[in-house]
Amino acid sequence: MKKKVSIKDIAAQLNISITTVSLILNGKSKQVGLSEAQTERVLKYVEEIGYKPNMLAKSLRTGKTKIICLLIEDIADPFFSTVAAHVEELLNQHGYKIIYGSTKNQTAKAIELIDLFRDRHVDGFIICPPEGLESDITGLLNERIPLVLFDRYYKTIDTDTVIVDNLESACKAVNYLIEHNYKNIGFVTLDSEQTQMQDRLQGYEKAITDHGFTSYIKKLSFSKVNQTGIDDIVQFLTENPQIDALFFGTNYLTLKGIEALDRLELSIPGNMGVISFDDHDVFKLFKPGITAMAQPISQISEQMVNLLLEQIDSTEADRKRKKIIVPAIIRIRQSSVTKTDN
Amino acid sequence: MKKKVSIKDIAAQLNISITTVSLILNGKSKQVGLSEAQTERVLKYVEEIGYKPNMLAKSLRTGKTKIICLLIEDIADPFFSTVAAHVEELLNQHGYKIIYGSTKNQTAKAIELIDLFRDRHVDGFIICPPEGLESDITGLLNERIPLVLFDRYYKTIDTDTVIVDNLESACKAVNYLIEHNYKNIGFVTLDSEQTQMQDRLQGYEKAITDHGFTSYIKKLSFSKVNQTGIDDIVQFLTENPQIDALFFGTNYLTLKGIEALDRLELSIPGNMGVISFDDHDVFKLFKPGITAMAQPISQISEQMVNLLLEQIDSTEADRKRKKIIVPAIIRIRQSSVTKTDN
DNA sequence: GTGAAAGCGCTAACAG
DNA sequence: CTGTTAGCGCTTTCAC
Repeated sequence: MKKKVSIKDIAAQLNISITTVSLILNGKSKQVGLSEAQTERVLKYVEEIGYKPNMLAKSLRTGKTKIICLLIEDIADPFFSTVAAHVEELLNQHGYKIIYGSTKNQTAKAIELIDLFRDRHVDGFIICPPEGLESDITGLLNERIPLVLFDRYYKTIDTDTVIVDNLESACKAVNYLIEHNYKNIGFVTLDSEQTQMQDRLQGYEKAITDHGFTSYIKKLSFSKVNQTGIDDIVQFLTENPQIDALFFGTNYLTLKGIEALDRLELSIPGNMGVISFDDHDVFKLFKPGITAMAQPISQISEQMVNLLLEQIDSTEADRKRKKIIVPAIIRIRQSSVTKTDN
Repeated sequence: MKKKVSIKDIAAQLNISITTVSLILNGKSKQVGLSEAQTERVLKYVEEIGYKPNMLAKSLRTGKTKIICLLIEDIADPFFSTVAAHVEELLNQHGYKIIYGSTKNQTAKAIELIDLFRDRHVDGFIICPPEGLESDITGLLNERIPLVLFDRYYKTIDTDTVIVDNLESACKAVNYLIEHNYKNIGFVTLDSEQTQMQDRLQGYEKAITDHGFTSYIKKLSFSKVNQTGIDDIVQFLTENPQIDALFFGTNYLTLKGIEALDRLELSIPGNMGVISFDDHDVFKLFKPGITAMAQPISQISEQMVNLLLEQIDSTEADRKRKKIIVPAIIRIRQSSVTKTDN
């Protein structure tokens, strides 16, 4: 168990001051005008003994940790874990590490996590916020902690935000079904006040209204999707047998829907056209493949990282906050082929 | 932007010493014999102003960070992200946060991450190690840093380890196919020296040999699975048209395999029986459902966390290292139903 | 019972 | 150009 060497040991060993070592280690030797020889010598020695600075001490002193907190709904969800993978990759390139937390979309859990990571002095937050976090987000903003929201946002707070054009995309998805001869299109979504779900709902309603169709909406409770989701959808379809296509508000709802259709022995797309908001790795492997409005994850991740780094690097006190809306992409598969009238 | 209050401010405000505050905050007032009244007063004030200790300073002083590093192959992989979710949940209950890194199964990346997190003084590591990390792992061991390996291990190093019984499970899976009348069973795996893949291979070979069958083995390069995996499997099947069932070494290989079978227009299980090592959320939604040897993730996670906490809490210098092997579970679906001879 | 003071390892004024 | 020094916020020994 080799003892940890500190900057002090190095200074002692080399018969120079701590400052000199610190300066050289931080690449300020040029800037301050230290001699080449000295710099070389220190760097060489440091390399030799494999010295690693104590990040804790550094952070305590500088107030910077080079850690970013990514707060998502659930790391086991493919959308979020893919976002996490992208963000990690991008931030690594800039010398940041990421620490993440799963909120399970619960306000209390999210608050706890934000507090915790703020206490740990993370240099910034990327947050997919559950409902009711307005005051905590405002708190972070007031403390001038770099912050980006994504997937959804608060209409009442001005934050840097990255989202997809939920309304447009939902509308397009439903229009796609309509163009392919589906006439009674149901929307399975969450009972949620969050902007992304509200916008998707509005997109659905717009498309339906534009064509003078009837809307069929089923809102599931987020926390109960895993318990009763399938039953709820089965019931919805049983009560509305005229429905000939379903648009799902998220990919996990689509998965539940597929199970529900299985149970009802309804075939896709023969008995029921299907489009999912959010793609999923495996939708292309289903038979039939499931058509999806895909969120361009790499684009979203890039934008978030850019906004965050911009804030970190920004010196101006009143940098204008930016909202970035990226377009979703429709991935057409067989679950939404033209309906043949019978 | 409210200024951060420190223990010093509290002491000043209350006209007592820093020590007293610190002692009380750490619950040592009883132990040291501080007056009830004093204790109450401080606790109340601290609560009132919402004081939060600076974890960095605390960590610098104590050497403990209450952070555990979880090193996995890829956070976007459903197996690993589910492990991450479980481990996070369990460690949270013990006051630990987790910071993770994706190694992409690359030695260099893993070494870099280990160094990085060690520099950040994490209190322990849970690692799914890529090949060639022996010396780094030994380094951690020598520094007495708590450490658990999972999914695979090094035969040459004595570490706490949690794995599934890869050999037995693979053997069982293949036997299941054999019992259901499949006679020419191919094994699609990775070209990897890692223990888990070696053991699965041996399990396959044992089952095949036991029945005097012929083995058909296709090893794909891990790094090229996403590029050429499908083509490779297509070629394998084209070259060995007698194969009537496939056993896949991991769930993502299974996904590639399904695409390959699609492309060859071979139906499951009519033309090809299928079993996957590792389950996947969506295997039950495929038509037909894909039979899988599932790793019991919650059990694995629990065991890992237990072993890690044991090490953290252990005082004895030479605690015996433990290897835990949990049984995998076969989830039978339609992809492996009895083959009807024709 | 409570407080003063040292020090964890590092950075950055400030001096010389 | 280089060294001295004062903290960052906290824990903990030792003294009163």
